[in-house]
Amino acid sequence: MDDIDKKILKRLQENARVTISVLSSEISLSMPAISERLKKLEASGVIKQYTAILNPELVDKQLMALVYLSFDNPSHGDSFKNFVVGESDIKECFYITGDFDYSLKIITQNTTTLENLLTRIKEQTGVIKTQTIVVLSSIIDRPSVTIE
Amino acid sequence: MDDIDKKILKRLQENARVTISVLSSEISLSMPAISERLKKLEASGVIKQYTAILNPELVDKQLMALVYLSFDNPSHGDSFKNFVVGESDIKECFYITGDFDYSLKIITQNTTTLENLLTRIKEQTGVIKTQTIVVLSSIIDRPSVTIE
DNA sequence: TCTGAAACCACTTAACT
DNA sequence: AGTTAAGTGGTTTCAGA
Repeated sequence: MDDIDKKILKRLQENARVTISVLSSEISLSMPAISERLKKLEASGVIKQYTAILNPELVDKQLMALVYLSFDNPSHGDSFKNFVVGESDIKECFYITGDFDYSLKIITQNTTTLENLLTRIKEQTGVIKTQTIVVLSSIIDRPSVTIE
Repeated sequence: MDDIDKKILKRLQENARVTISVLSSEISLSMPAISERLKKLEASGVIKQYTAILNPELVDKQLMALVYLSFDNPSHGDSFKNFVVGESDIKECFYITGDFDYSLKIITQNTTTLENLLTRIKEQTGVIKTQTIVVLSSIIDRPSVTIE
């Protein structure tokens, strides 16, 4: 991956719908050259996905919460993974160091939907401790990996 | 926003580079109709951004950490905001309920770059307490808001 | 707000450096 | 790995419903 690839990636991060012709004129490389590089970046897995970031307030998901939880023993990892994959309001699930085993980021409609989701989480086999933090406001929220 | 708009949004979330002609045939609506709806969704702010999600391992950012911190009093919010905006390895910054004031999600190269960033964080005026959790593995990591 | 046709522009292919 | 040029296909505009 050279500087031209990085320019392409940076521009796609800013706007994933930028056209090849715009990239071509900005980077001063022909369209077929840009197109080939892009195909390679996609095929090699450097670009995992192109996605649209939506405004939470306009799609009725106004409550963000962070949930930490511990298991009585490590053997429940697989069934817990299946559970979180199926819960679309769980946006992040990390296996972490420290007092808890997992951290979850939840984006949901309101306190009622959060309560229902927390109930389902606590029903998972092996869960022995949870802690819930409500997010009051989001100062920044950027895509995970960025090219500078 | 009706069901057709939701289909468009859902498809753009899965793949932000999907063409209008593909949307047109999938949704059974003419290309000009799709194009107009898309322009309205962009102009009204429902779609905040189109972005490319990159593979962290392939762009040399292999360490994720969660940092929690407290201030001695609430007056340092503005300068802290300026600081986090300028730190590109800080991907999320939330003002939260609970023992700490802010939570940060950091994605960086290695323990050395994490250490340097933590030093800069602790140098911010008013910071009195921090706690750092290292992420061992990511079970799921989805874009924040999704249409189902 | 939608459709269909035409004009315009972007993308891909192919031949070649 | 790159270019140019031709051909293909996607997007926008516009007239009309």
